[in-house]
This record gives sequence, structure tokens and C-alpha cells, in this order.
Amino acid sequence: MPGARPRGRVTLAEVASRAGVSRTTASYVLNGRTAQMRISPAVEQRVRSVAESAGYRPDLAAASLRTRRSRTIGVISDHVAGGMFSSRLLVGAGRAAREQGHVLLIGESGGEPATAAAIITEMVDRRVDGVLLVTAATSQVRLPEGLGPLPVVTVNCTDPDASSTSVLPDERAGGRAAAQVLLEAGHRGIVVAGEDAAPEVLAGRLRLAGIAEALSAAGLPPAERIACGWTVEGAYAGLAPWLHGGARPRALVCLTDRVAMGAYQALAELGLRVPEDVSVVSFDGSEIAQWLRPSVTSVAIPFDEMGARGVRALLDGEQAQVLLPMPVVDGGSVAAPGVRQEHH
Amino acid sequence: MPGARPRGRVTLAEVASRAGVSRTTASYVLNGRTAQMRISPAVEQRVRSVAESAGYRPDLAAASLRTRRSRTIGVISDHVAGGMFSSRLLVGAGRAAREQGHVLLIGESGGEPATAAAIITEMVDRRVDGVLLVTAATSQVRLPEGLGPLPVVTVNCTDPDASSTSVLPDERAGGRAAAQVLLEAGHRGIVVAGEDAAPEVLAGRLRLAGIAEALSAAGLPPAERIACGWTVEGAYAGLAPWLHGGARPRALVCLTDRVAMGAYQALAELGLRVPEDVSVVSFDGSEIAQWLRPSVTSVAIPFDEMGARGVRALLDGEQAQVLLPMPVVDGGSVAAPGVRQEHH
DNA sequence: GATCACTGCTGAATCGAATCAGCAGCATGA
DNA sequence: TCATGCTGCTGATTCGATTCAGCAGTGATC
Repeated sequence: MPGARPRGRVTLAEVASRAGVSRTTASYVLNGRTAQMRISPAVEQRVRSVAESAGYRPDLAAASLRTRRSRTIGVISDHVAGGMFSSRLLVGAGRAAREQGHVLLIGESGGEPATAAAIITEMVDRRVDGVLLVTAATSQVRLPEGLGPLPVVTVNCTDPDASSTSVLPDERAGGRAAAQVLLEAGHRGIVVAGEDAAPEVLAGRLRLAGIAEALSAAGLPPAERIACGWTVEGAYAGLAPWLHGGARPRALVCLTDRVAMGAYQALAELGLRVPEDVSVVSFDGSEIAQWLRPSVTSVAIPFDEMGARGVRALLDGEQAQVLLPMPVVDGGSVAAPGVRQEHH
Repeated sequence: MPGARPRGRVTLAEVASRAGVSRTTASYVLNGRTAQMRISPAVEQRVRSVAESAGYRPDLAAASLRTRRSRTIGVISDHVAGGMFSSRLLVGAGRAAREQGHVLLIGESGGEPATAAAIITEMVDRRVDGVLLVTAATSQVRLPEGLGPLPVVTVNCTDPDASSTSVLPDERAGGRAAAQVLLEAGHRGIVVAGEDAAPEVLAGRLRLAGIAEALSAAGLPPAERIACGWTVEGAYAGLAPWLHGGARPRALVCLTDRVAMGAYQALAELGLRVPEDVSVVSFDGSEIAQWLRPSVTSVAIPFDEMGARGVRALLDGEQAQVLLPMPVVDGGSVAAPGVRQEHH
């Protein structure tokens, strides 16, 4: 049946024949290699317009077979897709990838090394151009086996033994910024709520280090520490007894927004108001921070940007270690110490 | 240099030659088609063991070129990856895909049709085997153009004009369940907080319909409705004036966990306790529900399972409309009405 | 002992692009 | 007039799998 297109897709061969040139010429034109290959402007125009009007799209499976490039990036994560905030990383990464004609292949290991290994195999089989290794919490990792010579960028994590590029939030500077917010409001006695999580998690240690640096630079003694987990429940359970025991902090740094939420609950139970009685600053810059009443000033993890920078570093072959600033998202949770209103 | 492997990957041709058979035979063995093709057990064993010991992995780009199948599923979402809870859908979908040797290609449109179109093009170019169209909120959609004959499963959304398979949470039954929890606790006067969002969002309407059904079945009048948005802030802003105006609900159904959070804030401000003064039930089953004190009983959206079922429906060529049950996650927010303790 | 069916394999084509090596045609200079 | 060099294109091969069609060899049958 002449006139009917036999297959679903238009191939390069069809474009070439309709334009009256060889497949080779059509290929060069459509890959923008007219200059090196000395294709005349007339032919170039002809090929381009035929391709356009025929709706030609190259078959990437065929191209990948030949070029060994797939315009696809593998994202291997532990709990990023499942995480409440970290999943935004995928949004930024996806946008940056799309800007360069790439697409994301995702695999979530759930923290299982065996699953991670299976994911890596699947990705290598599909000839991904590179891999983004991502964690939900800023942490140290070991690069998994099986990646071979694939370029890898670690995002929100880093392998101290590997030379791979990494993109990390500047948690230490974030820690300084958090303390600075309270210091600038006039606070001196600062209490830190939250404790180190697992040893491979960097976030806690670096935030604490930053806070300590800011206090030390201001000539103040180290902050008091209240141990409580990283969770809402843990923070409440850790802070409530302390407050019931009579403690009356004026300025609280919570190591995560979840801790801040638990802290708000414990404070509310005692009738302590934020910020009149207690100023609060926290970390993560998640939506939780805005949901609290008043919303809590939070030092944000730029997940979206981290994903984007990770992809760009991967595609541009960047080698540096990138430290992204953590912006302070202002809420209504910080006030000058003033004179505390006594409740009877 | 004899002995050294020339390329990075072992090819089928190498496996075949080492096993002393043709590429054809090796291919049939490794694709499990020994029965139809009458390959002897001895040859099968030989090929398998050579492939195993050489670490052979088929090049999927080459296979895709021939078979037009890529063992890859495209996931096109609006705000799923960026969403706090909905991103779990990707986890379930990824797991189900991996179980069948598939992998997920994700693209998030942010709700932009132009971006969605670009994503579809990229996915079609990569010969995905099928597409999961996903939304963060249960809603009605229109299938986008450009998918051609690709199988599509809509997850958490549905196109009433299309015949594609869809996987949806049974929001109406969820609504009934929410009301039932309160009715069984002995409540009769139920107030619903939250309002219809955009008309294409089904969740609100169906939840309300389910609640109405349960009340009607119990011979009770329709529930009172308090208009407030879907957000924490909106819920607080809607409920606080109402409570300040003297309203004293005994049982509250919040249309989302966010609304529940805002409701808790408004209730706390008035000194109304959950569940002693007010019983609360909500929807979503998100982590927020567990963070509240006391945790709120919530009718959960099974995001994880929705993703998994969507993938299975796609790969199995299922045609039915799947309605997944919404489990009630018990919290401590419901109690019998009892006698209200008066506060002076 | 020719025909037939069956077993167990293989040769060659194919998918759709990328790319190396080379070939006409024309102008230029010696 | 012929070698030389440039311009502008093309033929043929390659990537690594899948798969159709077919072909030796063996034993059974009449």
C-alpha cells in the first residue's frame, strides 16, 4: 500500500531517502556535524526540513548500541524516594537531566546492599552514562562494587576513600548560621536538642561542629546538649521530662525539623510559648517547619539544587567537591530574650 | 595480548564460542527456549556454565533494538516525586518492577503539559515498554498525546474518556471507614473539616460521599461541614474562628492529615483535648498522623502498594480497574463521647 | 534402499543508527 | 596535460543481540 507508513517510527534511512541523500549525510546533519563533514547548507536545510516534517526521532536503542551512550543517568538511593523531603532531590536531578537531553533511571535499595547490587547490575546492563549515588541523610558511604569505570557522583554523601565527585550541603556553615540567628537576636544561653545518629551520618556531627564554632567565635561557652533522637516522638520524649524537671531554656537549636516539632509539643505542654518564652531554630527547611505555629526558622537542605548540581557535575565531568550553602528560611520562632513573662 | 579480555563486557558471541556452539544456540539457551528449540541438556549445561563463569550479561541496548522491548517502564508524574507522601509510590513501583527484571524511568512534569510532552518524547525515544501515569492527589486526568500504542496504567488517577487500566484507592470506602470509626465509638454528631479542592481532584468528593453514606446508613443526618483548605495553615485559619465562636464539636473528620494538624493546633489553643474533648479521624495515613500528640487515627492511602499494583497491571496486561482498600491506621485520637469535662 | 519424520543444531538476515575510509568532481598550479 | 588538493558527499561495516529458515545426521517404516 504505497503512501502508508509501514512502521510506527520514521527511521533515519527514510529521512535520507526522502531528502535524496545517503544515511551517512543525514546522520551527520542531524548530529550537527555539518562543519567537520563539509555538508552544504542546501543539503543541510533539506535534511532538516524532511526530518522535521516527518517527525523523525532517532531510536536511542540503536544509537546506544553504536555509541555506548544512552543519555540516561542511574540514580541509586537508599531512602530518598521514600523520604518525605529528600525525594525533592529527584525533582531537581530530573530537571537538570532533561535540560541536557537525559533521563533518570531510579533504583531505591532501601539500604540493602544486595538490592543495591541488583540495581547496579540492571543499570549497567542498560548502559547508563553515569550514576548518582544518593542518600537521604548526609552521610559517609562506600562506593559499591560493580560500577566498573562508570562515572559516579555522590550526592548528599561522600566516600572518603574514593576520589569521586561529591555534592554536599555545607552542614558546618549551616550550623554556624543557625547559632548566628540566635546570637544576633541577643541570646547567649543556647541549648541544642538532638543527638548524633549512626556514626556514618555526617549531618549531626557537622551541625554540632558549626554551632560550636559560632559560639566559640562569640566568646561563649559550648552549648548545653539535650539528648533526644531525630524523630518527633524521640524529641518529645527527651525534652518533656527535662522541662518538667524545671529547665527553662530561652533559645533552642533543634537538629532537625522533626525534633523541632517534638520540642514544640513539649513546650506547649508546659505552657511555654514560641518565641516569647523560647526561641527555636532548626534544620532541614522542610514543610514541617512551616506547618508549626509559629513556623520555625530552619536552616534548609537544598535537596532540589543538590540533585541538579549532582547531575551537572556528572554530565560535565566535574571533579571538584561541591559544598552547597544551606539557606536560612525565616519563620516566626525567634525573638529577643526580653523579660520572660511569668505564668503562675 | 592473549588471555586479556579485549572489551569491557562479555558478549553472547564470546560465550557461544567458548561453549563451542553457535550464537543462535547460546541465545536460545540463555532465553530459556531450549524446549521449543530442542537443545540437548548437555549443550544447555555447557552454555549456562560458560555464561555464568564469564559473568555474561546481555546488552540490553542491542536486545531492545531487535525485540523493541527495553524492560523499562516510564513513570510520568505531576508532583509525585516532590510530594511528601506520594513519593513512596515510586518505592513500591520500583520494587515490583525489579521483581520482573524491569527498571523505572521517571519524569516529573510539575503539572506542566509542555514538560509532560517532552518527557513522553524522551521515554518513547527510549522505547519504554509501558507508562505509568501518576498523580499525587487522587484525581481525574486526560491521557496525554504522544504515547502512541504504548500500554498505559493510570495510578491514583483515571481518565474517564479512556479505556486504560487504572489503580485507585477506594476513597469512598475510606470515607465510610472514617465515619464508621467514630460511629462505633458512639459518636453521633460528626463534623467534617476540609473542602473540595480543584474539581479534577476526586479525593475530596469521594471521601465526603463515603462519609455521607455511612451517616445515612446509620440513620443520621448529614455531617456539618467546616470549610477550610487542604493545608495545615488553612485548616487552622478555618477552624480557629469557628471554635472561638463557641463551637464545641465532639467528633471531627479531617479530610487530610494536614488538616488534622491544623485542627490540633486550633483545638489546643482553646484547651480542647484529643481525644477526651474531641475525637479526630483523618485521611492519608502519612507520617504526620503519627507525629501528632496523640497520633491521629487516619485512613491511609496505600501509595506503596498502588505503585506496585500499577506496575503489575502494566506488565501483566491487566485490564480491570483496580480499587485498593484504604487501611485504617489506628491512633489515639478517638474515644467514646463520655461526659465532657468542663474547664473553667 | 528410498522416503519420511524427527532431533539438534547453525547461517544469515535484521533491528537503526554511527562512522571510517574513500570516491567522484572541480579548480588550481606547474 | 597531469599531478595535487579541496569540496561534498557515499558505501560498507559495526555495535550485540534475536530469530527465521534450513540443514546434516539418525533411526524407523514400507
